[in-house]
Amino acid sequence: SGRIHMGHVRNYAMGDVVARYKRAKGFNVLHPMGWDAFGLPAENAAMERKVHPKEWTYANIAAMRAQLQSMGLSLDWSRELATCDPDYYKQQQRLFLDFLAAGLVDRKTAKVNWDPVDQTVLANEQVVDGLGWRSGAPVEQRELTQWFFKVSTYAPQLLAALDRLDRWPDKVRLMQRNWIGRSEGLAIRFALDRATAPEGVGEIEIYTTRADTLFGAKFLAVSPDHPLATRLAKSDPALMAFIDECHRMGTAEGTIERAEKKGYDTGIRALHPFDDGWTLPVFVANFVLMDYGTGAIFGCPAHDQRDLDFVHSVGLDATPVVCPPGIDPASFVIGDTAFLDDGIIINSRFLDGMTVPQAKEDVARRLEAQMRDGRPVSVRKVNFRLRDWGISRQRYWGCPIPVIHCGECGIVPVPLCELPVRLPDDVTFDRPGNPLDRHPTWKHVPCPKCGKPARRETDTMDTFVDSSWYFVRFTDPWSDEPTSQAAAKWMPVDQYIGGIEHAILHLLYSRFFMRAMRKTGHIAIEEPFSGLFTQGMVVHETYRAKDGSWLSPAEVAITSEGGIRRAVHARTREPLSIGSIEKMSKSKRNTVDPDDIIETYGADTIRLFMLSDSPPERDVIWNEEGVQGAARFVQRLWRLVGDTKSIMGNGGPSPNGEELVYSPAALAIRKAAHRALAQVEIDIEHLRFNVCIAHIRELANTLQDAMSELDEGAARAPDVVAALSEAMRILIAVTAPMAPHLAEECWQALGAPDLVARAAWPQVERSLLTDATVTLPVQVNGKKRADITVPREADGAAIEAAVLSLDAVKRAMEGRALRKFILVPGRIVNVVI
RNA sequence: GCGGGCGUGGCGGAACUGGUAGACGCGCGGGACUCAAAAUCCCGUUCCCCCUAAAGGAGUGUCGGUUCGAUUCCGACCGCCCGCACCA
Repeated sequence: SGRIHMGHVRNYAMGDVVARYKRAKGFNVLHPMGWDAFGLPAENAAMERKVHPKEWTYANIAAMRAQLQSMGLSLDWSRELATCDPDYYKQQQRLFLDFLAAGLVDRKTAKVNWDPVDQTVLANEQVVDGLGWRSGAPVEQRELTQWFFKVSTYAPQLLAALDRLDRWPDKVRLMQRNWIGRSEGLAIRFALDRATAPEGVGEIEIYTTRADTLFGAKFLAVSPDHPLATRLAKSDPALMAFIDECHRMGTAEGTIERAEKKGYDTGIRALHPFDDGWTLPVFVANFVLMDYGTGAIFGCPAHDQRDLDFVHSVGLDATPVVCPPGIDPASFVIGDTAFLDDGIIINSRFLDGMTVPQAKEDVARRLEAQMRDGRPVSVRKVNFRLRDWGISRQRYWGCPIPVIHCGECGIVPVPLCELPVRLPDDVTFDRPGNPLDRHPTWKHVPCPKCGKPARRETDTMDTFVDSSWYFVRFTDPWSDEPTSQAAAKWMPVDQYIGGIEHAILHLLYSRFFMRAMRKTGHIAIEEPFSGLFTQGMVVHETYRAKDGSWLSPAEVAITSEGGIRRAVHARTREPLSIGSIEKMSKSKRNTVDPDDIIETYGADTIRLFMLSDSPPERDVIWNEEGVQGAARFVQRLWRLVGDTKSIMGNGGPSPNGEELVYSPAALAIRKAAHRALAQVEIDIEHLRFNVCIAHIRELANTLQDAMSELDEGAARAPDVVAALSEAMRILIAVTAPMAPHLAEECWQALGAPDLVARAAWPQVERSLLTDATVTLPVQVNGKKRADITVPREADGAAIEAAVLSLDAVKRAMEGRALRKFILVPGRIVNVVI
């Protein structure tokens, strides 16, 4: 919605921790925060407020910047960039024109769902029961010419490169793989019986991955949008009605529940490619998609569930042509379930006895060799599900598409010197439709080529275009070109953090964009994000009053009586029901405002809670008790710093450069600190922030205990003072990435120079990570019975003797003989009897 | 329907490549301080048996397998979650 919500805070906090850590480790870090915080024109918010979306967005960039800073998500090493900024759009328009020149842009006409009241194109999910999502009016089908990026030409590369994205979650890679949807098959031209076919239509080309089942064919079917169907409908009102019905069903019920399979018999007969005397009926069928394959199929009901469902409604039967292993072909019949697995080919003349792959190959070879009209009847074809990306939007918000339509010259790019094409400021939103299109003057311009009156393109780009390359622009937002040498230096992004909801669209579009920018010479990389992490959502309980209205957590008081949690209205004490835990949303009103929490607890507390409560990839349940726990830790750390100071006395340690001899107590403090430091490094590298904070708390506990055990005299011993001072600095340094404000205060209180944010990361002393002795758990037959502490270098025989003389071991052995003695050095001992 | 993932205390969760299950926190119980409360600190907190402790038994969804040893590996089942969905 434009304002920062808890989901953003979690996202940015994670990135900020990694950035601060890497920076302390000596890396140059560019940590741009997501585009959505920087003013993706927020259509809904602007619509609700009846304000100019652009104005609203700019006002909010300033507010968001202040919010970010209040949370310690400082911008000192980020670059500021608004993706709706005219300069950003200028560069984006340049990219568009370069893509256009390179043949990566397409203009296609297709049927769209059109809301006649809102005067706008609807996405499939915006159509409910055949009605427009906002207007509630019946949706119309309309032909519209729109702009597309040719993503599908990169489908093979986008698929193949997924294997190399080894720092991406498998889940996202799999989702993209399915989305791209590669399949290998045959395109087969079926000749039509001339007596039944319309004039000039000699064949239908279908696509199949199951050429092995060709002898099980019972019919051909084409999509309602297939050219043949359109042509036949012109002279057949009944077919026309059927096609209209399919369109309505397709938009309405298709998305809600699986529609019944229906077909219209065209009367045309198609000839089987292996037998001229065998003809098949041709249907127009509602379940055949125009935008996959050739928009036409052959139907084999025995081995395809859809085809089987379909033939029931038109009275055809199913002949099995693949027999499952171990079944007698003579008795194998198809009931309500199609047989989809592998088997042996039957009822298929020359294919009989082959396996499925053998039969596919045989059919492909025979049909490739069979010629008609100088072309093979069939060609092997790899098909992709991935479609081109329609970027046209008939809306005000978004980057204008920089072309001009001229009656004489056709489509003419806007000259580079005239970029950016700016959006007009004087638009109105009081009427439906595209404000750019009905603006009185904006679109009327002379043709740049011939000077005659022409028309500006009034479509704007999908805002996903804005987010497809913002991370590249961040590397040098002031460059006069879309990119500069800085992009080569910084790209690809080492670590990208975002929600799983971007698994397909945003992440795939960005991958396409890098390839397109590479082809047009703007960048030298193919993949935008070498490391990807998908973080969980921030969720919260929901509260409902008797009348069904939702209440926000701020209006609710939680009481706990006898261990049962109850919710009441904070003011009226009206009892409320506690509902399910859901993603924070405005509609359920279960949001918590980050500003309120900052006001009460401070920014570091939010950050600590967000990072510590759950593993980052899982949802985090926002609960007040947990936040209070984080707040307690903030207080405890601050007190610990105060205690350290009083024990160390004024002025702190003064080792005089002599080699200190550490007493066991001092050594224990140092060991605890360096162990925690080593752990924190591993945890941050693996983005396991919850475990990281556990290790920090453990160290704080240890130091607190150590201090309370020391008496005044011992505490003043120089070795203890030095150890404590070192340990405290380590503690604060490792806390700094998570809780930067607190850490700076503590750093200063400890008398350290400069800022912890500018300090180098402490160095782990490896020698402190191992002990001279090691405590091994002792198992008897796999059950733990005792512990034994032995020198690290002790030999096996000595350990065995020591273990067998333990009372607990003797008791557990009950006088039985030792069968085997297992020693895993440094790990465990197991006595087998 | 197809594909993927996950099941650990009252709760969020931890456990390196098979090696002490329950780190750290929340909650809860008890105590200290206080006239009192808040805050803070200390102790306890998987379950069973037991006045308590020691000792013991059970235990990572269920059942089985591999192993000296399984939350971890394998098989079957049960439950929950997510993604895609007429893709020929």
